[in-house]
Parts: sequence; structure tokens; C-alpha cells
Amino acid sequence: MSGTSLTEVAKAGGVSLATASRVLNPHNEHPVSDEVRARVLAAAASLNYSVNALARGLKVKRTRVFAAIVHDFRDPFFNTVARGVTNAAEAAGYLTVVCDSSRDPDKERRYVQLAQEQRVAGVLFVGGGLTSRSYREAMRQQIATLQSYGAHAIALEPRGSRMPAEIPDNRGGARRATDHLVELGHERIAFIDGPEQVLTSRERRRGYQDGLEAAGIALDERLVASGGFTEEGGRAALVRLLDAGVPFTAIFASNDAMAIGCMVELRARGLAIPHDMSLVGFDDIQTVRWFDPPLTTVRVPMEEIGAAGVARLLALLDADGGEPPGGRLVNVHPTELVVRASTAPPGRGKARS
Amino acid sequence: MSGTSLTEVAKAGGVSLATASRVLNPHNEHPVSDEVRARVLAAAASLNYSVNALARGLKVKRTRVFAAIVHDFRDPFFNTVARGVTNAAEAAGYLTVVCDSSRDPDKERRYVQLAQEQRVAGVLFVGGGLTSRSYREAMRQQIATLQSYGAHAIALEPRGSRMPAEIPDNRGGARRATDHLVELGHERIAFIDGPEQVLTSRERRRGYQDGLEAAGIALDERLVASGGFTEEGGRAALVRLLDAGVPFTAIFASNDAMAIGCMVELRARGLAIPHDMSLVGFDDIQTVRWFDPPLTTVRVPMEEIGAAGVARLLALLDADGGEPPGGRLVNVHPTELVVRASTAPPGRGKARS
DNA sequence: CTGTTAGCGCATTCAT
DNA sequence: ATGAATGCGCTAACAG
Repeated sequence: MSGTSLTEVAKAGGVSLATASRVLNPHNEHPVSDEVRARVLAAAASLNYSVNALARGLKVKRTRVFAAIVHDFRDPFFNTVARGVTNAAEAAGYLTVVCDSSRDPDKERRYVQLAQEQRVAGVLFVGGGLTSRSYREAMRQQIATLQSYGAHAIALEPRGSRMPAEIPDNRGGARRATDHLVELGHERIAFIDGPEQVLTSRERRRGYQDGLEAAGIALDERLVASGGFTEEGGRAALVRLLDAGVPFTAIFASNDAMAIGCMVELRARGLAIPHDMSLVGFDDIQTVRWFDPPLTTVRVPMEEIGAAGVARLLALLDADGGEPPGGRLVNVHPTELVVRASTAPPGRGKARS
Repeated sequence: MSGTSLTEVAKAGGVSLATASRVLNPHNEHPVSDEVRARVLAAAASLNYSVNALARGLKVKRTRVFAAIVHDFRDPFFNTVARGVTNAAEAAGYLTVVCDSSRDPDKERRYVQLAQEQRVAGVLFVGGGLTSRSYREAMRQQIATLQSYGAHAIALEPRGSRMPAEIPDNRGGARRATDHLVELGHERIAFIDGPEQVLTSRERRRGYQDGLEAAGIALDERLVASGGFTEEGGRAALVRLLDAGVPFTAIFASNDAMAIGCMVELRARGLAIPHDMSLVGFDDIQTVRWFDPPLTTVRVPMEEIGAAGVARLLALLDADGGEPPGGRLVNVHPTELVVRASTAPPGRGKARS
């Protein structure tokens, strides 16, 4: 019921506890004779010995576990980043606790709390933070506590805290997407915004504004609606826009999930993409290439960002006790416009008339 | 750097270590005066105290962590089940380590190993096991070791081991999907199989055979191709089937990912769904309802299965030391055919001619 | 190269 | 109702 302990392995191998530890602990440099080593290994194998990471962690004050807190497990954006994290972590011998906060700040807080109790070596926040003062203050406080326990925090989307971050170039990507539409000749471009209070939304909206401004097009607030980064929300936002009667020939949805919602609604109304309406998304989640038409979108290097976050964490961990590794606090990963078939010059579609 | 310990809280609160433990440990029943309790709580709060779950776990020989091992993080089937698991676990105060094995048995083994070292309370296997003797033997061995350390293992897809399981009715669902096609008048129904060595594939294939048999249709092996449960694989399998020239009017893909691959290929060949070809999937992952046409598929209660797995684990944990809770070893969760627009009676489509 | 020892932070007897 | 003492399994000095 309670498994085998090192003491038992030592006894079975006819050596002391210390010696057994030395051969079974991969990070131990202490020399051990080949013969003794073999004996201990054999004893461990025959007893199905498995180190107790709790005891080890208690002793060395450091575990090999990370926590990744994501907004929504089912969103391909998040689970792809999470996969980048878990793969990179596993390669370094770390396990990753993945937590789905359901975009609930309180649940997020509870998860950080639990992770802290487990004395994780680091927590990665995957998903933008909220803009509110109170949220940022609470987060700052929480991270300070985390650090007092020796853990590091990393952001993989803007968080507005002073923590190290590996984030996509949201603003630049949104700018390029807008430019693309402008270059095709669109002048009335609707924008489907993410949740208002989320920093990621804000950055992408900014990029949209940049693009409009550069083209000398005035921002028309009636062409902007929030879709909460979900398919249903995106669809609902488009319904509002279309029903409002203000004409537009293209839609820039600030994430792919909402773009999918738009596709569904356009199809339901018999509006052809891109003939009647051009559509651009953001993220380049895997599924959008299977849709008809394949979606033009902005590629975010999701797995790469996840892996970079882990590398960052590992570097921080190694540097502990020395000075922090050089380099910027925030690394911005370039995003890239992927033109597929959902965009074209404005036609004389129904939406225009 | 090393955080606050209970000892410090006790000192700050002017009480003994034992007393501090009694008020801070939620599972402790020991009476403590309100005044002392308040003092300790205040001290803990002002010091930002957070229990060390490692020390606690070492002492009580039990952690509040589960491990969920999934085949592929990015597949909506798996991440949806995983979300059911993490949510249910969090509600019970447990954290879940989610591991993506990339369908690699060796990686799966390493993850179980790591989880065991962390002394997780339970391991949930999400995704079918392999049929091979060696795999099943190794798995049996591994589970035995896990249990010797007090952990429980649960399967959320057929595993062919004697472990408790909460699995979908794969065979029945596949049977119903086949019946549906037969009832529409199809007689030549192609089947896109999952990976051959995976038990889930085998169950679904069996259901397909059941349906054919009930309808008096002989199984034609030339109408079966394996697609490995991925979009690309499904598409490639369909290419082979189509190019082989053996006519058929409907396709039953044994998971939605492969059905999506089929849709893409049919579209590329100008074959209309369902006019030229009917198509059925399996799982009812969220995206398939957004496709054009929305896919007819077999719904698997994914989150429910995840939650059931956690409930099962919790019951096993509570019962430890007593007799195991009554009930079947394997609980089968009903699946349900969801008819959407990708199926219709056979037309005179090109595939037939 | 091997062995002895101390103590990580906590829950839990056993006293009081 | 509170406190003192013990040990979970392990690593890392320190001795030899």
C-alpha cells in the first residue's frame, strides 16, 4: 500500500541509504563503484522502486512541476500552446499541471493557489490578463507570494504585470490583416472584438485601428462589435452588425473562433465568401484550413510560444542564485498573415446594397 | 526564497506548531478555541502562508493530484474529456496533471512513471489502449506498481486491462450510425477505420460490421481503409478508397477528425455532400456542427465521461481501507446518433457511376 | 568510494 | 483545548 522506500532498496542491496540515494538520484555527481551501482540498480528494479518526489522536493526545495493556466481548454489556440508547453516540459523532465480557468478570474486565483501549495517550479499564464485595476493588483500580489516560495511566473499573452513574457505580436498581426483588406480595396471593414477587458483584445483592436489610420479611413464605431472570442459570440456579433444596416464589405474577426461563427452566419444568410463578404481571422488554428473557403488569417506560432515559455522558465530556474539571464523581459514573437480563400476585392454583394 | 512555514505562523500567532496545524488543516476535526483560531488565521494571512503540499503529502501518504494521460491534446475529443476531468477534479480540490502522449506508448510510459513519482492519487487513461500482448502486459505491470504505491488507475476508453472504466458505447454507436445509412437506402458503405491496434477502433469497426450484418450486407474489405483518427489520415484513406474504383455511396468515418478529412477531399473532387456522397462521423466534437454541411455523427458524452472518471476515482479513494464501492467494473455511457445534413438517400452522384 | 547523521514542513499520537 | 515529540522518505553535508 505504501510502496518501496529507498531504505528498503538500500537494505536489499546491502548498502547504506546514502549510497542508494547516490545511484538512484540522477542529479548526483558523487562517484560510486560500478559493482555497488549494479547491485543497487538490481535491488531497485526487483522491488519496483520509484522515488518519492514529495520527499525529494521537500528536501531540495524544488519540484519538477509546472502549472499552465489557460482560459479555455477546448479552444485550439490554448490547447496548442499548452501542448507546446507540456512537450517542452516533458523533454526537460518536468510534468505540467494544466488548468482550465474557464475565463473565471476567481477560478484562476484558486488554481494559482493550488499550484503554489504543490510548490510548482513555475506557472505559465496562457491567455491575456484583464485590464481592471483590481485584477492587476490581485495578480501582482499573487505573483509576489508565488515568488516568495521560489516559483517563477511567465506570461504567454499580455498580462500587464512586470513578469517575463513570451507573447505574439498581436498588434502587428492585426495591422497586417487590416492592410491586406485595405489593399484589396475594402474601405468599410467591420471588426469583431474579443472580450473588452482582455489585454489581447485591446492589442488586436489597436492593430486594426493602426491599419485604418494608415489608410486614411476613419474608424466607425458602428462597425465594431464584441464577440467574446467564441464561435457563438462571433456569430451573434455579426448578427448585430448586419442587422444594424451600416454597410461593410469585409470582416476582420480578432480570433479564428469568432471568424468561424461569422462563416456560419454568412452561410445562413446566403452571403458568399469572399464574393459578398471578405473574412479574416486571427490565430491560424488548425481547423480553419479545412473550412470552405479556407480562412485567411494571422498565424500565431502557438507551440513555439509555449516552448519558449518553458525555456524561459528553465533559464530562470538555472539562474537562481546568480543574476537573471540577460535579454528582454518581454519577447514578442512575430505573427504572419496567411492568405487563403476567404478574402478578395469587394464585389457587388448583397451586403453592400 | 523559501516561503513561510507552519512553524513561523505558530510563532507569530503565539501558539504551538500542533495548534497552528489544527486550524490550518481543513481536514482536522480537533477542537480549537475561537480566539486562538482567529489569531492563527491572522498570522497566516499576514505572512502569506501557504501549506506545503509536499510535506503534507509525505506525512499523510496521499496527494490531491490526478494525472490524465491523453493521446492527443489538440484533438477536441481528448481535450473535451480532459476538461471534464479537470473541472470535476478542481471541484473536489484536486489538481490534474494533463499529459499528451502523442500516441507514443513509450512517452505514455514515461508519463505514468513521472506521475507515480509525484505520488498522484490516481491516473486516468484517456484514449484507447493497444491490442498488442506486449503493450497490455507492460501496462498491467505498470498499473500493479502504481497500485502498490496506493494510486488508482481508471480507463476512459477501452484498455483491455482489468481496471475500472468509464467508456462510451462505441460499438452500439457505430451500429446505429450504420443502421442510419442503411435505412436511408445505402448498401455500399465505406468505413474509415482508426489505428488498427487501438481498441477503440476495433469496437467501432465491430459496430459497423454489426450494422452491415443486420442488414444482410456482406462486408467488403475493399471498402475499409485506415485513417489513424486524424484529419490528414482520413483524407488519405478516402483518396485510396476513391481511387480504387470500388463504388460506394456513403462513408462512415469512425471519428469526426477523419470525417473532416473526408469532407475536404470530397470538396476537392467536386463531390457534393450528401447528394453525391453521404458522410457520418463519430464523437460529435464541437466544430463539426459549424461545417457545411453540418455533420451527422454519433455523440459521445465527453465531459460527462471525464467527470464520471473523477467520481469513480474519488469513490475508490474514499473506500480505501474498506471494501470497494459496489457496481460494475466497466460503466458504459450511451452514445447517440445526431442526424444533421451530411446524410441523405443515395442519389445518382458521380461516385456511383 | 562508502557510511552516519540531520532536517526539510507537516500531521499526529500522547501527555497535560 | 493546547503542547511536545516523532517520523514520513529523501538529499546533502560531514566523516572516515
